[in-house]
Amino acid sequence: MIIDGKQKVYQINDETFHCGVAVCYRYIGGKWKSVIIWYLRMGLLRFSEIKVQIPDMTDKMLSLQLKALKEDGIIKKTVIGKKAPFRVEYELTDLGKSLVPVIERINQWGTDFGNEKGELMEI
Amino acid sequence: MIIDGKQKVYQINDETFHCGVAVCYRYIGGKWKSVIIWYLRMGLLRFSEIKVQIPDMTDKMLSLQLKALKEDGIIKKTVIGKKAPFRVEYELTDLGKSLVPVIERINQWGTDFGNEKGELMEI
DNA sequence: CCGTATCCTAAAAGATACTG
DNA sequence: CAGTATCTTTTAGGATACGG
Repeated sequence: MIIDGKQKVYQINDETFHCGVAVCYRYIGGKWKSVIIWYLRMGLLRFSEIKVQIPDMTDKMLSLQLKALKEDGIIKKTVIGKKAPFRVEYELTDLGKSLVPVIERINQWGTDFGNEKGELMEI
Repeated sequence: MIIDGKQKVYQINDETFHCGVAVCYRYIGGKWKSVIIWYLRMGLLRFSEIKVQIPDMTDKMLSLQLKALKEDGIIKKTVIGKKAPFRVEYELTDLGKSLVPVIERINQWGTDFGNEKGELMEI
């Protein structure tokens, strides 16, 4: 970003970003992260419950993305039980909740566009 | 997306999306698109002017992304002059302008986060 | 049930050189 | 000035199998 003719950047944990958009992309970019946060906005969900909501994501991708979101402090993971089968619950942290209005706006644009240029179909 | 126990999707130009978030990601996903739209929000910019704003993007990436944004109807391109050197101007279409509030929200989160967890530095 | 491990492909992105 | 061409690297994502 250029302010008064000077190039400025955000420095966060050894990473450099040229504008706020790039910062946000770092945390919710990629095909799945924002969708996962979107489904967690109403509250706690189990691994399998997220899977039901996003059927075209593989177990591996869900697992990877959940791990990344946890490392970034966006979600909190709770494992219930001592032996398999486990019950594993995910929920948004305060940081994660701060992203909900952002993703709500993203979803709004997408549904508006989908309703105007496409159609909603049952499968 | 699941509505009344039924799986529903958006169908837009032979592409299928499971929720509005995925639709929006299709149009502004990736590392550069939303940043480019962000810098075009104030009005028309030349190719070289965008480059100045986003110095860590190569010519090739800028060229590719501008082409994709044009094909999606998000920006409009105008070439001025008959011979090189050309003056090429880019500006948002109405569809592109509809994305500005979305990306403003994204930028807002990023700058808030950057100011809280990182710092703004001159380079 | 909730993952991880392995292997693989495809897509995104980068480096460099070149051109109308 | 505003790109394209070519080549390479990196990252994202997918398929399948397996394990506590």
